[in-house]
Amino acid sequence: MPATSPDFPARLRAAGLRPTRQRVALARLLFEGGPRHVTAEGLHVEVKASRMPVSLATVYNALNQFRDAGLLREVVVAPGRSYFDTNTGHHHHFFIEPDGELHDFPSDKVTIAGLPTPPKGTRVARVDVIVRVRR
Amino acid sequence: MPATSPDFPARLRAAGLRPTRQRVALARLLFEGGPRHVTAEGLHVEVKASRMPVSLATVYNALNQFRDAGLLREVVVAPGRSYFDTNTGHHHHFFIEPDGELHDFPSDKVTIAGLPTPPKGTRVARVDVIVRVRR
DNA sequence: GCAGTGTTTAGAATAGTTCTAAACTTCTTG
DNA sequence: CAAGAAGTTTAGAACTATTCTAAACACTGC
Ligand SMILES: [Mn+2]
Ligand SMILES: [Mn+2]
Ligand SMILES: [Zn+2]
Ligand SMILES: [Zn+2]
Repeated sequence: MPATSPDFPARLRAAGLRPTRQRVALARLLFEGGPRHVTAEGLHVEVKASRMPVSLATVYNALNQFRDAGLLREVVVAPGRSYFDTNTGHHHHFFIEPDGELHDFPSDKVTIAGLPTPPKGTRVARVDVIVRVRR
Repeated sequence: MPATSPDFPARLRAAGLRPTRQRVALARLLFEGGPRHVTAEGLHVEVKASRMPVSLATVYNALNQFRDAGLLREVVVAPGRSYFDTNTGHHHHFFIEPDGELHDFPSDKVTIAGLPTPPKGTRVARVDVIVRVRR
């Protein structure tokens, strides 16, 4: 049995989203098991293989809603497609360029010193570190 | 008179590219004056306003060729569009989220300590720091 | 000048994503 | 639990950024 009961309907309701069959199916794929980085197309392929297939439009809707609700974070590392990240805490990424794979690493042990002050009239919202690696 | 003679035909030849009228016109817009971050559409609007208009396909071709030749660097910070950066040296970016504006800052004063070792079988190609700021 | 090869171009094509509006589901209230 | 209201799903059309196609054109070296 998992440490925390993954009551997806409740988690969706808590996020202000109706727990429809489609959203619950997607939440299961996303949040059951370890942290993941998915693309819309990739998640659509996965959910089509399940007992509760979901249209591509709904996959996009759900990913955008989950992101807006703070359940996901959007990561942009390469032109043409967005990744959605189930890890919403502070962390950074390795990006394996040839395969388009993303790997997390924690930010607590990373120190970024000497950043200049932000442009006038702006506040820092987030600092992203992307370590691009090749084979 | 500028410090270095901006002989664009010569610079293009040195990069292995024929100095066509279109490429010279684009190189002028890109490399004359300070460092810039352009989008394909933005550069196309600029060059259309000049005495030597250029098709959008050629703008895309030239940007990709200039990047492949090391004259430009591609920067991906937001979904949907690529920026091309005339500053090809080591540096990082502020990204002003509401307006989609990019600002450089040098990387020599920035220290990134504590990065984990890259995934097995990979080598670091580049480390990008994107400081996302809001008004 | 003349090949020969590389480049430009308009327009078609593609890929990822969002929109539309009709059908359907979930929620609330009586 | 029935009925109505409000929110959601869906197929397909639409849209945006980018690439492709193939025919006209322009650089280059002789
Ligand atoms: Mn989006
Ligand atoms: Mn590209
Ligand atoms: Zn991540
Ligand atoms: Zn830059």
